[in-house]
Amino acid sequence: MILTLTCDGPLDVDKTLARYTLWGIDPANRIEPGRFRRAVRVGGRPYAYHVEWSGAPEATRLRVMLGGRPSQAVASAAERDVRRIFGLDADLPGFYRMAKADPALSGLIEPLYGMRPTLTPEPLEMLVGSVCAQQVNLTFAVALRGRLVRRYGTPVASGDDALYCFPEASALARARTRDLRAMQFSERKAEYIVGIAQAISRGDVDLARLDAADNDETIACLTGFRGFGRWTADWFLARCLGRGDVCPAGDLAVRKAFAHFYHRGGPVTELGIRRRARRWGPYQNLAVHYLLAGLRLSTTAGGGT
DNA sequence: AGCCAGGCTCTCG
DNA sequence: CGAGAGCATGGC
Repeated sequence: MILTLTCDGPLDVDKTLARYTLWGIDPANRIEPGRFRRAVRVGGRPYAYHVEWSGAPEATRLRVMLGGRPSQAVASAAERDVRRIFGLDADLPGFYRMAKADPALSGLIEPLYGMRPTLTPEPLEMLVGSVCAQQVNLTFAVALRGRLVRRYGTPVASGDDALYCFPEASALARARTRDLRAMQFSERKAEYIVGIAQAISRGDVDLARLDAADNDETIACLTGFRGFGRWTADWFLARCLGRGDVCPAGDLAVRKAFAHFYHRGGPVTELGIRRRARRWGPYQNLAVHYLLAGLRLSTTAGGGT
């Protein structure tokens, strides 16, 4: 079965998916030349799918390939997955109209044209990834997450290009701290991950319901768990729930990007960042992603203005 | 070798 | 409360 998906405004798939390759391999999100592979879990069972794309950035078309005769539930789960991974519901045209008036963002529209923030479809996947990324470099963070996925996830294809479904909460809830330590998780990270997984398994929290909660309620809910602070909650809102009006102002890279683009490399404060971002209204999330990607452009291509 | 890495908790004033 | 120390771990 093949689903065809499109979106309003441009989509540059390579720029959008770059996040999945920049710091290493993610066994739950496979990037290959011209192809993206992942699996959705429906009724506890994983279903692999892959996505191919064609057309110019202004009119990109995605084809979602599902093996066999998938049920309606599987098909709609896969579609929801892909819409989020490829950021199909982001309002790029609106963002670009706003960005034209901004001294830094205006210069990023052309080099990053069609880049959409990719959303992590599964709440637990997002939170575990964030804990991995707390206070360590992202290459190490991605390696940690990959080991966890291979150990506790569900394999759906083997070989060099093995694909895994991200672990269920119940599997992580049973994880031994000792085993996580052997995978180079710190004691803290291990506690945080097993802790939230146990809370989910016990039914103390239903992350799916945060979809219907407002930003402040979501922050309050997440920061109620040990190991989950404002930074983690902000990124959860931005990269899992896809909220536009969010700026993870405490993030180290965000601070660097604001310093680079708005303060000539000078010092910035979290409050100052939030004040500027607030003016972007529903486009804060997009703006932050463009500034982060823009910073990578200027540091890897060498030399800014 | 030593500092840094897309934080968080805990403890003190 | 708000600031500050302590924390663990790998990369460069």
